[in-house]
Amino acid sequence: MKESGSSTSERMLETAGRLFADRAFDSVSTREIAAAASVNLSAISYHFHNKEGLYRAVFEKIVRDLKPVRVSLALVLENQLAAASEDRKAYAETVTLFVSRLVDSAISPVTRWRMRLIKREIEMPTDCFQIIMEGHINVIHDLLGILVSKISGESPTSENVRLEAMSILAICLQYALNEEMVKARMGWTDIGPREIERIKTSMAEMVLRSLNLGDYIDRVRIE
Amino acid sequence: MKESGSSTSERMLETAGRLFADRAFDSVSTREIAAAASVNLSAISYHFHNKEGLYRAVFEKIVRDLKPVRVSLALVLENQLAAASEDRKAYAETVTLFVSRLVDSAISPVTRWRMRLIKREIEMPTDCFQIIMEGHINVIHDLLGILVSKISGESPTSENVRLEAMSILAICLQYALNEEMVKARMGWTDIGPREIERIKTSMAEMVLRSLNLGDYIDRVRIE
DNA sequence: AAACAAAGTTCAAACGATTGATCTAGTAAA
DNA sequence: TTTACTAGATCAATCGTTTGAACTTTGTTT
Repeated sequence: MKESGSSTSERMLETAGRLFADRAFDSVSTREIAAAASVNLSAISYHFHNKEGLYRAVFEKIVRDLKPVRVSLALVLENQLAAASEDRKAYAETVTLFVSRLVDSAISPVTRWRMRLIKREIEMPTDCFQIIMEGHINVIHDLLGILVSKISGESPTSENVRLEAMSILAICLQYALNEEMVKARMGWTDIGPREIERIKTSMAEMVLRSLNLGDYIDRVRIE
Repeated sequence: MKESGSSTSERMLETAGRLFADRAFDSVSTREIAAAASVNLSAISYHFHNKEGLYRAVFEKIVRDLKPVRVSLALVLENQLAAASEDRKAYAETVTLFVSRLVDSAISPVTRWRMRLIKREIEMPTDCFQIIMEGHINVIHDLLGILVSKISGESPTSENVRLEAMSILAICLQYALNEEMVKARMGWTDIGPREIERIKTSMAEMVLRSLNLGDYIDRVRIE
């Protein structure tokens, strides 16, 4: 059941990525990947030398695929920097938008398996750790650092700012990864558009308060 | 090289636990476990029926081992509930202590591998997901929910409170898991006592602010 | 257009190594 | 005698990888 319009190697990268996102490297066999991608077993060695090469290629493709996310976040920040530096309301809006986009990138069905794979690499690093850090995480963490530093007045390179930026990153990405726990503890059977909206609202409010911008929370919640 | 004073099965649980915390289930072979624990291969089937049984036993032991953590956190909360309900400073101190203990349980060398294993089960659930949720996570999440609800005034069962509690849980536990990222982004070569103290301080401040208790942060940092 | 060779790609089959599990036989302590 | 193991061999299954043949596409020559 080959998808039309996608080459063999592209199909392999997509299929292997999804499988690697669900289970560990060693738990996914080359035969399973080949079968799922409707590809011959030898195609792996032909296109990517071996299984590790395929795994690495998956991450290189993820970095390319997520470029729009990085650009989108960078643009949010750029708009902010153009605004008046003492306008705290503008900061609050920027933070809200930044968090919303970040959560989206983690939880949206389009990018979720990619983020799961990234988080796995961060928690149990292999050779691909460096690829994903240099290609994606560093950028986002730096952007968050700039955002936090503008509000707190501290240097973007200070330990404090970097720690806070990392924590914000962590809570925004957690929902893509702790899906089962979220469902279990929230009593949700599925994480659909409604739940995503709830998560984004809660995240944004929490981050705003943690940045002493709690006064600018506009409560759009209907209760 | 058998440790004295520990039975065969206890030694197997400890050794297997550490190995499973470092690598995925399928990536750790029964032979490697046996060798690392200085135990015969047959001991696995003898004591735990099979590899999965050993894995399950590891989690059951973790739940037992972490009981002091649950008790400690529950006691922190109990002391708070005895205080006056309008005393926000007391709340702030309770939150600070709670966060400190929670981070400790995640990052301390004694419990770190256990928390890594727990987090893995949450992100990639197997049959042991239920064991660890019912035995440990549910308790902590409920305690956090009570704490948050007392401050915000909302019901402990409200979606809002539960989401906030989950986020606090996530940021407190992240450092045990994203160790490599933390080191890479903070420029730390190791996460020692100094770094742990920095993390705890930053976490506590952030959580306090996110709960609108930012005024009660006592800055003990030396800069 | 047709013929053809080279390159690119896919195929079924097989390789040796390792896996989890099982088995029998034997040891040591309670 | 029972319990708690160890030692070592063996099992079928599965693993990642390789092989060589077959098929497709492409570019060049008739």
